[in-house]
Amino acid sequence: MPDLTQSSVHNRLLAKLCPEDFDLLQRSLEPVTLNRGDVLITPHQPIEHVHFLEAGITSIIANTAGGRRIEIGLTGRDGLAGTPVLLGVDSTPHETFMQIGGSGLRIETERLRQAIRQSSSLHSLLLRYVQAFTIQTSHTALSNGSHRIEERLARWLLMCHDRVDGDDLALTHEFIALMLGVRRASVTEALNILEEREIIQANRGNVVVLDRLRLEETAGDSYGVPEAEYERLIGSFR
Amino acid sequence: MPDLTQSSVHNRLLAKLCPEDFDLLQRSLEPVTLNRGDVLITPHQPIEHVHFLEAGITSIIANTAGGRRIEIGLTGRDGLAGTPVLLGVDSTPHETFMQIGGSGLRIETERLRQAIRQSSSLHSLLLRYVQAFTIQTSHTALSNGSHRIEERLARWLLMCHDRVDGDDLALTHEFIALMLGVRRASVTEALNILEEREIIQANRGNVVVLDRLRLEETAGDSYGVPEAEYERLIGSFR
DNA sequence: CGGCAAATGTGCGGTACCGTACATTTGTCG
DNA sequence: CGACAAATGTACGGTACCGCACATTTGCCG
Repeated sequence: MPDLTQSSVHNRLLAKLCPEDFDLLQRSLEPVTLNRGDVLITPHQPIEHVHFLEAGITSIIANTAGGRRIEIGLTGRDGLAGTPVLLGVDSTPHETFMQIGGSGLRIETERLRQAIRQSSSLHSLLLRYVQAFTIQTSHTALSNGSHRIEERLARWLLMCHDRVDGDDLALTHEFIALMLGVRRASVTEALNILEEREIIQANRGNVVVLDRLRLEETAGDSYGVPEAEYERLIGSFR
Repeated sequence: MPDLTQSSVHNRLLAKLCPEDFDLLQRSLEPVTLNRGDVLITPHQPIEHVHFLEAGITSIIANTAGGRRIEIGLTGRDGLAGTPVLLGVDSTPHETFMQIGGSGLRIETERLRQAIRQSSSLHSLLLRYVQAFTIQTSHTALSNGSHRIEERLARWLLMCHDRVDGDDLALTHEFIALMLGVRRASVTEALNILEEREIIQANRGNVVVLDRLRLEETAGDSYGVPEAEYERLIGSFR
């Protein structure tokens, strides 16, 4: 494997580690390409690897026996896929898959376990990320319960935009609808409104953020709390 | 302080500790009475104590700048108030308060920090609880986004019922409405339907669970996943 | 026991969103 | 280039829930 240097890493967590902690992981990190749709964690199956994302976005999905599905959080290079491992748990009822393709550095679950046993500063940073992610999930719960679709859509686009280079988001209405747990037609309508206001530009399978500031205005108070908490606990997204 | 023995403790987490870990905490645990409305964690303020609940229920509430409030999880003797401490974080944007009065054993944050540094088996159990609680929050997000009020109400009553002795829940419609993030009138209506079916009996400021099985039927697939996960990770509620 | 606030019942118009269905556009691939 | 599927636009009636307002009941306290 070619040398992996900390300064060339895009993942915010890996970049934030002290050099000793990075060295502890470095040999075990394996670069992987992650295509849209790739399943990183299957419900109720042992988590084989933890993925530190370098590019792209994962969705974490909760589902019911009745087949209801909804996104409860997302992660890009701000974090990792496999938080249960950090809490000493081997599997979860949730699914994690690539929402927007990219790449990552993966580590075998058992090796990460060894590393966090050896370094409390490593464990500590990763647990702080778990806390930040928990706040994100909580605000998804809040938003699902008390915001209109337009606000929720704006929040969701902002969260994706935060985690991507540039302003293009390769997303279909159908997919967004699944994430938000609403009708596809409702998404179409809400996107059209945003497009009329020239806040976004929607092409087939693609959404371009034109005016981020006004997108934030549209999101209102549905956006911001988890992001501020991430900055406080981990540092800047970028 | 009179001796506190592990066998006399009702809290599920404390009861589950190995005797050595319990001894580690025992001297630092201080019994407290917790009245309805007592605030255990104030948003953005340092968490002074972690509370292991012996009786009663706490609500964890997310709120927005715009004043929106909604419950994102609840805890009784199945858990503790102060999960951020276990993740190495000193404060949170969420509020935690007593929803139903009771009692608990509290420990100073710093002392708990010392203890989890000393005992990895202690830390491990408490982190597994964090994971179980995370699943609860996730399913609150799911439920808020995809279930009707009647189902959400049923789920919520079941979650309270799980954490209380007997079948009485001291709750007003107004309060339930706040927790679910809906109109008070909607709660009144939904409760009346449940009462007509003789699933519950509602008196002023009080709800009695008459037929738990049919309450579970009413909740449908909104209830169950987090509870199963708690059992897998920690053990039985009771 | 009478008065008062808290809790509950109820009604009305409005709207956000649903389920469903179907037409139209757009990129892709033989 | 023509066919085909995927993606998007749009329309319809239906319903769950909202915001608001007001009446009624209930326990409590002076």
